[in-house]
Amino acid sequence: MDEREKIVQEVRARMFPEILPAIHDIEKNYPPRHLPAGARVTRIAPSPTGFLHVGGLYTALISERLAHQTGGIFYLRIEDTDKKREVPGASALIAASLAQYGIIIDEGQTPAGQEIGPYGPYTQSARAPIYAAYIKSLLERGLAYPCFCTHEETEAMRAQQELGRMRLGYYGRWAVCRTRSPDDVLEALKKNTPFAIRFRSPGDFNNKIAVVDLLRGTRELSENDQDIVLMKSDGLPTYHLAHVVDDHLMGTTHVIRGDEWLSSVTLHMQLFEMFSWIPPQYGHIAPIQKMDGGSKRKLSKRHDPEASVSFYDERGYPPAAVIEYLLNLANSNFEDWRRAQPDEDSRTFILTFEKLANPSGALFDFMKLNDISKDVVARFSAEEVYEQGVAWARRHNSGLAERMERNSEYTQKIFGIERGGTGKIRKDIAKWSDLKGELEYFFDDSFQESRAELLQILFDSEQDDIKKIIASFLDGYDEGDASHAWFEKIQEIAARYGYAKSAKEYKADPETYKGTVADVAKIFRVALTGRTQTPDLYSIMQVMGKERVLKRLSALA
RNA sequence: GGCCCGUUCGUCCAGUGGUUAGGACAUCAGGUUUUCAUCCUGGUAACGGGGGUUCGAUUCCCCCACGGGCUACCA
Repeated sequence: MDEREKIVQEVRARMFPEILPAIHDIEKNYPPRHLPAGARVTRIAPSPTGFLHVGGLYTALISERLAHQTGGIFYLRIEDTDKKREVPGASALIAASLAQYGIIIDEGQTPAGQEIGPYGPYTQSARAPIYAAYIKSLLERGLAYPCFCTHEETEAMRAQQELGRMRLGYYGRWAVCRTRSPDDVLEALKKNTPFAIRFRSPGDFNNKIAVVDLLRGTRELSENDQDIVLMKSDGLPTYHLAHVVDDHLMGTTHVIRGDEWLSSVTLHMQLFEMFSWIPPQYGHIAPIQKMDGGSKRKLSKRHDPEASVSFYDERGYPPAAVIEYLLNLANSNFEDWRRAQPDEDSRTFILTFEKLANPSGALFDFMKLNDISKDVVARFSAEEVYEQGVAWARRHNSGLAERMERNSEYTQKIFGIERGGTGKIRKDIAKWSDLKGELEYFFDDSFQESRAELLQILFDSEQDDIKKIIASFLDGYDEGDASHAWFEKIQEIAARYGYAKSAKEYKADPETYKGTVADVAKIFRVALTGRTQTPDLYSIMQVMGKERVLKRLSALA
């Protein structure tokens, strides 16, 4: 047995003493996928450190559409190789969030907690023996070596490098463990000195290699010469090794990820080469940013509540609206597409790589989200508003949910006002949290304005007229009146008390009128709702029902 | 510090070696509607700076500035 074999054996005994699968057996379990030509296999690979990040949702959305548009596969892989940062329950939360936003997972962990798909396990911590088998292979081929440097030692090294204004990192003459004598290594191993396993990079920093990025095209980058850590002392791999192994085994064809990875693609290419694997195509997208003071910065999970998808849920933005907003960021021609087919499912929109190339990070624009959201909600039927609204309220506003469920028919009628049917669609709901306000005055227990308060709102109307106008209206009110008949009556009342029947009439001769029919309508509006701005008055009366209308109007008569 | 990536209205994006530099959101003005939300019409508003190359540069090249990222036994 030569020294290298001895080292491998010692490393094995300490870091992965269990029986390791043979590489050719592993490969047999992960056969090539049989997919139609041009089908893409993509994935979302979050680490379970908390809620899903809006940037994660963004890349997931892009990846999923890119896969499913081509008859391919989209899967969820949980990258939990950093046990220190893991948050219990986070992976289930992530799966649930993806489902909530309509991101369809073909393989991986479902919200229910099961795992589906033949290329698993889809959780990296469950794949430790697989990584170990590949690490062993690198060790045997001299492409990896144990490193005994402590954190303090690498820190000191970095300090020196900074002082000397050199490139930071573990490379060249700084890679001290790379050149340790086998005897030395064996001795350290036998003394149970903690160690990690590093890559023996064959790269030369002065060599430039061409790297093709799906979104940015071909770039010349320096070859990697960093002996990065492949496996940590706890026996779990780092991202670099784990994703290379998994993306190969799982047949990933396209990797869409944040551009913080851009500078490590040369390393990843090298790793693929060491295994003689074909690398996937990479596309690096810029992170979503926010305005902070005078400058932009990346949305931070720790400091920005809006970084979490749960934020949008709490605010009550319909998932469809968030998705449309994100689609708009991904491919700016989406909004033209939407205008051209207002009722089409956004899923039928074809995402392209070309249009994805917005290389500087987009600033999250709540105004635009609101605008898009209003349009999205405007497309919903009253039943859909009710269903989604109630589902939201159950989670975030139990009082509202209770009110809606107890009065589901009435509530749906309210949502039906200026919705559907003849063209004119109300666009004042941007998010489910707006529903509370829309509903309030329709219910007697939350319509609490006193007579004095209502009259106060009507301070600019002649108080005498108010009584007379209401009395006249009450006199002639017929719930069966159609909209135009109803309005004619109001116009007549207006004329009777010195108000113009229309704005035009008033403008033609402002001196002769106290105001317009709008001022008369305002009296009813305030008496019924306590507000000066509401949906169509006629519809409100129809929905409220005669009894309630009479009661509220009488209160001011 | 080193290495990468980037820079078009306030924001998100189009676009071109010669364009009135286009759209959307926001904003402003006007109009429609019984109020409001809509909807319609119109307006304000941009090629970071400096050098080249060129008859001509927002577009190609270089430098600078600015912004972002990486530089962990985190992903």
